[in-house]
Amino acid sequence: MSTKVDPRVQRTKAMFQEALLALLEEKDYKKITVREISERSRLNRATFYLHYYDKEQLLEQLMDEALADLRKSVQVNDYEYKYDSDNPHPIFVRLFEKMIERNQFYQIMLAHEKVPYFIDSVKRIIETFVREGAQYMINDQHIFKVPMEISIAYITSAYLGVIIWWLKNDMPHTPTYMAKQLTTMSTVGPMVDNPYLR
Amino acid sequence: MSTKVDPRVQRTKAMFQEALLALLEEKDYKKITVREISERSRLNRATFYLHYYDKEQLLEQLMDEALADLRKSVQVNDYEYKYDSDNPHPIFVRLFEKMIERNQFYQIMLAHEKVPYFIDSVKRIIETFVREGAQYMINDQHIFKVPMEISIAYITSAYLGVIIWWLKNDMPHTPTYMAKQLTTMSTVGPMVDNPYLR
DNA sequence: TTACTTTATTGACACCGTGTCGTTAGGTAT
DNA sequence: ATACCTAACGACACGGTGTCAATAAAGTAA
Repeated sequence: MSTKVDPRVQRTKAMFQEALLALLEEKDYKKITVREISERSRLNRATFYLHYYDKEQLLEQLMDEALADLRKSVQVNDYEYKYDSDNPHPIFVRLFEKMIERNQFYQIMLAHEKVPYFIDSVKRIIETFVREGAQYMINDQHIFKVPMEISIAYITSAYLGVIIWWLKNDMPHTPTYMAKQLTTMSTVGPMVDNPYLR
Repeated sequence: MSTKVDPRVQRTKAMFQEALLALLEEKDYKKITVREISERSRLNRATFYLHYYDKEQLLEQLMDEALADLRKSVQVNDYEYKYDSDNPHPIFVRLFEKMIERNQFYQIMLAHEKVPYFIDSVKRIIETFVREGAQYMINDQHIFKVPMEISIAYITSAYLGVIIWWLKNDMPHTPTYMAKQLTTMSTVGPMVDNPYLR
């Protein structure tokens, strides 16, 4: 791929992206107009249409970039499959760290849910990870009491829900701490003394 | 309250609501115009503005009505607080039944996520129920290993996630069966032989 | 039935956001 | 410095919005 991109184009695109993010902090996506994005970026409205079909495409490129970055962080390394259940899972730690790194973006997208479609994409990434874990369990001869597809839906949504809770509450704990809680919840459950087990 | 509503008004409002629901099955909410809603309902566009400020208000009334109905189904009766963990929780059963009863509506709102805002409202209803359960646990001297707020976020999202999974997969199981799975998942976990517990 | 009230219809209007052009101005690479 | 891109600008037609005044139709009360 000859990815020689004109520096002016890079600059222009970055300015449109920053303008959109700034506007998303102030108002709902659907109420943002191309005119506003152009004004905020101090570029001409016609210039916008030179680079994008519409504001959907601008948003899409912004999200795709972030999702690709997130997927890389969540990639399972071979040595991570067999992890110590007493320690937080490294993938969880990296996930929480990534959300701190690109905090403005994730606050807008996940905490304030300005673009609902994005949450589904993150959910799919988490589901992939959960599914890999479930496969590992099966190989290890653990049998599911509840159908696997239901278990996967349950755990995936639970993880995502806690992540969103953490963002909405301004990240009150460290990535390591949060990763530990998720690991605990999904293995031994939330209670010290589980009345439903013996 | 003198709730004598002119039958013409009732009829007109119902026609606008049905038109909106029909259109939501075909396309995204944001792409639906007031003009289309009026055409579909075979009413005049000016008539629409006689009853609603904009299409947001029409949608809001439709959702508020459904949410009030759902809240009633999920109300906890006194005798339901102490339930047998071997049986499905009656509230779950009623919840799933309600989603079958108003299936077109919940397919649109939760499975196809045509109106993301609605999911949050349902989530809040489930959270209330989860919170009541957690309170009951505390009174019963069970101590949380994970901070209660995190546990609540975890369980609430897990429940909602399974409900949405069930809707998306065209309700492959009965309300009683699904309620049983949720009860099992949140008490003893998804596995027959949990390797993380002794 | 009659008279009165409320609601629905119709066509028209100004306003705003969109998407597209042709032209002019200004960076970029060689 | 030259030729080549790209950005800026103003203008245009189009479509959805929200409102209005005049008229028709349907419900209500006596």
